[in-house]
Amino acid sequence: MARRKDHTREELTELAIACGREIVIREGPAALTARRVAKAMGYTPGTLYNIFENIDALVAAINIGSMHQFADTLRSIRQQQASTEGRVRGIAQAYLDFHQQAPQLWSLLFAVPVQHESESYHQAIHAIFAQVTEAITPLSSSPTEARRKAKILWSTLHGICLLQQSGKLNVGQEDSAEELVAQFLDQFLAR
Amino acid sequence: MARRKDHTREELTELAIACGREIVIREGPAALTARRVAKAMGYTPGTLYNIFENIDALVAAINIGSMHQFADTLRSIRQQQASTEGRVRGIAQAYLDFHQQAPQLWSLLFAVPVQHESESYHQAIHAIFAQVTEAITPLSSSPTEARRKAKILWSTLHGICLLQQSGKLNVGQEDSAEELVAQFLDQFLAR
DNA sequence: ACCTGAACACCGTTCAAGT
DNA sequence: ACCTGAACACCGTTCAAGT
Repeated sequence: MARRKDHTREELTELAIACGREIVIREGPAALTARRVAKAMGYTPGTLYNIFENIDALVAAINIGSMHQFADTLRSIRQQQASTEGRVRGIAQAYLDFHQQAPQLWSLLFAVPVQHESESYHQAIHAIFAQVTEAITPLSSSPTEARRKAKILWSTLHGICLLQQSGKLNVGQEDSAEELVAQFLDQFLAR
Repeated sequence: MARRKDHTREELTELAIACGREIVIREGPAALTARRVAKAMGYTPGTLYNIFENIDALVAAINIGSMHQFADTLRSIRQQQASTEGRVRGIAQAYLDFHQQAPQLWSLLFAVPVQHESESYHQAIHAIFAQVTEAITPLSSSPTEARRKAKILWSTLHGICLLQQSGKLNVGQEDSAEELVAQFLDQFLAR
């Protein structure tokens, strides 16, 4: 059992996020309970409520971390890909990679209804969305169209991964997420 | 408190589904607990477990009802719309209508991870998907392309409603689901 | 045979009491 | 000031006991 002052408030926050992340990665979003996180931290549940308003605030904090990581990936894509098509395909592939490599974190971020919408949460979304919109701008005739195209691309990626994961798309023959995204992009990128 | 033999097994099943539906409509998916459903039925939780293997089986039963209802809507669209474009736009609008008119039932069906995948569950999905694929077939050069286009359309509708509902799309200026779907369809239906 | 109701092992969250 | 640990009001699920 951890003694008081073993950790500063900031250290406790990071510890909670790190322990929560590990639980989600290993056992999925359903296993992320206040009691389990507290136990993994070496504290009691009450301590967690000194740091976070409720369990949804911890979920949000973990998700913000995932979004920052994804935003970094998008930044490196912008640097590596010179063409518009390369950038958009790179973004789509990065999304699929995130879904495939960290399906539990992806589920926590995208497949679990959000309850705690903080300011930094919206900022993290915006940091991602701004880059998607920027990549798509050359394909669009107006900022409004670019914004909408970005939302459409995002929704489609999202929907494909979600239906794929929940098995709701296993109708008729199977199609991989990659195949579906590729076919979607062929039309989406056509001008 | 209900007496034994007040209801047949079939009546209990229907009663449970009807009570569960009402709870979801009025208070959302999170309020759908075995204890609350049993109470609304006038029985104790144990009785529910005579009928359903677990709470996810009840969720599945409610969702199968929603899917049958949606499949009926699709059938009437096929009869009312003669053109391919009219049918596809009709399907998209029906999806948006379902999301808008019964957001809680929509969430239970599409936004909550599925646990209990029975045979009749997959049949209900297939009944919907077959009609979407059929509507899209004239736009496709092969059955494979039609199936994939159907999955893409479905994913996009799904993603737009989901991100809309969770507020993850409220980035920059707002775009209604209708606007986004309309823009998506303009390109999707183009030849 | 059907249903109850108590029990078990969990939840999220709060807060008086300790150090 | 920080943390504990008990408490409250819930969960899903099981099952011996009643009718």
